[in-house]
Amino acid sequence: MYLQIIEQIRERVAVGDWARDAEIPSIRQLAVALRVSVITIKRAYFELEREGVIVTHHGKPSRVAEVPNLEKLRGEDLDQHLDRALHIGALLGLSPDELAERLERAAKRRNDEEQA
Amino acid sequence: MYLQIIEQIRERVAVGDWARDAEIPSIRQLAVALRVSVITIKRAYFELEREGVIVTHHGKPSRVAEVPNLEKLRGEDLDQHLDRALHIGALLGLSPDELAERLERAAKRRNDEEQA
Amino acid sequence: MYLQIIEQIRERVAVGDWARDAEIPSIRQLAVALRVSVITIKRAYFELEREGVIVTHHGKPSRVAEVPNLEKLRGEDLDQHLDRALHIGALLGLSPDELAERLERAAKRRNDEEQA
Amino acid sequence: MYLQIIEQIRERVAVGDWARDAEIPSIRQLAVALRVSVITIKRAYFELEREGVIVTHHGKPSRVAEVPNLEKLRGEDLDQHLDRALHIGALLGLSPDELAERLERAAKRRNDEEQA
DNA sequence: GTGGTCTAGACCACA
DNA sequence: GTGGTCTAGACCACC
Repeated sequence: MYLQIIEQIRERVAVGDWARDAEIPSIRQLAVALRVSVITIKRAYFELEREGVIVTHHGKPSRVAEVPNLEKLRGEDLDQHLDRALHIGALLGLSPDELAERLERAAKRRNDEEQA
Repeated sequence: MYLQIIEQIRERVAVGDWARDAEIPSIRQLAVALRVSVITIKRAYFELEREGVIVTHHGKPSRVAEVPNLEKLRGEDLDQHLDRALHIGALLGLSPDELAERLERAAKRRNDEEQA
Repeated sequence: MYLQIIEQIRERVAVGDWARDAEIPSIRQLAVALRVSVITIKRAYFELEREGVIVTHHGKPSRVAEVPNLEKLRGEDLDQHLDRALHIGALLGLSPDELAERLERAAKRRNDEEQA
Repeated sequence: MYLQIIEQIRERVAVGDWARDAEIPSIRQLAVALRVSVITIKRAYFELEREGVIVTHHGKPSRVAEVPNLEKLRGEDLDQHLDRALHIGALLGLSPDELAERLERAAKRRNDEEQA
């Protein structure tokens, strides 16, 4: 339950959706947006603070931690995506080379989009 | 054990042995055939449903999901992960080569784990 | 997994967030937004179409069903919220009268906000 | 059976018998004390964790969640549901009285189910 | 020591 | 008949 929420928030921070030191939604806002109980979000924020990903202060809005292990977090997130890609690649019977090639094509696509 | 069963079923669906939208053996039938507990098959079916490979409906027999082009969907899923990996890689300032290398290392890690 | 997504979409339609006959996010958009696999969303949309909540056409964007059992859907959703309220009320040891009073206060609050 | 256990634990926490952030019996201890399987207690603890009542951490002993004012959070959760009920009620064109009546009927339904 | 997972079978709910 | 849930105990992983 709250593990999924933690996962999502961690991803957003890693991906840069939520920049460091930026304010993040209040517990109540998130609860409404995700349509889950306030208690569940509270639990997730508590864990994320333990991990050093976010900081909370009484009364003041929660923020993404100033100098957290962002690099490390991103590295883990990156490896997770690569790992899942490998998993699906295996399901599709792709060879490592084919996968690497697919990665290259994806990179090219991104480049083209940025140019446009 | 249930992982092996999942693998086998995935294979049968991929190969076309079990056609799309076709009924598949009930959990009890399979349990008897494979000489394992009903629960073990149930666990496998549950995972396969999460993956979108099969569909269960309570009183009715389970079926292979009739998603058109399961492979195509998986391909999109794969590209999604690669794309996010590229995004995070960019944030970390990794060059395409470094990312490819990281993918290789991840693949090696997976291989080692399977061997163990 | 996809059950939660179905639940959320049903709620959004019931609540009027997504109006009838309005276009709804594409499978891929939702997959990215919710950070889940494309396959999972596909499965959810499939079920929702079976329920008559949404309609999908090849190539064209999916839409909220024209004249679905919206009334019925809303009724069920309403009762679900009331039921959960009763559940939590019981946990808090509130009497039925106290709960009814709390409902009244909430109604008053809504009214005041609308006036403002 | 595990529902009864959940109920009992909730009661103990609510009453203050088990203080916030205090360690609680291990699943094995409780299993022996209540003469049920470890699994049954595990199931109960799992549900209680989902609700935000307790916290588990793998190798470490489980604790009562140190959420400040669990009651307050529950109250907010309750008001959230009432608010949504009001929203949908408005969409359905229900008068406040009709909504209150519907709440009463829902309460009656719950009561009947408990009796059964 | 702790909690977590896997396999198991009996019983229940739905069709 | 079907799939779904509950209780069970052995074994594993973490601390």
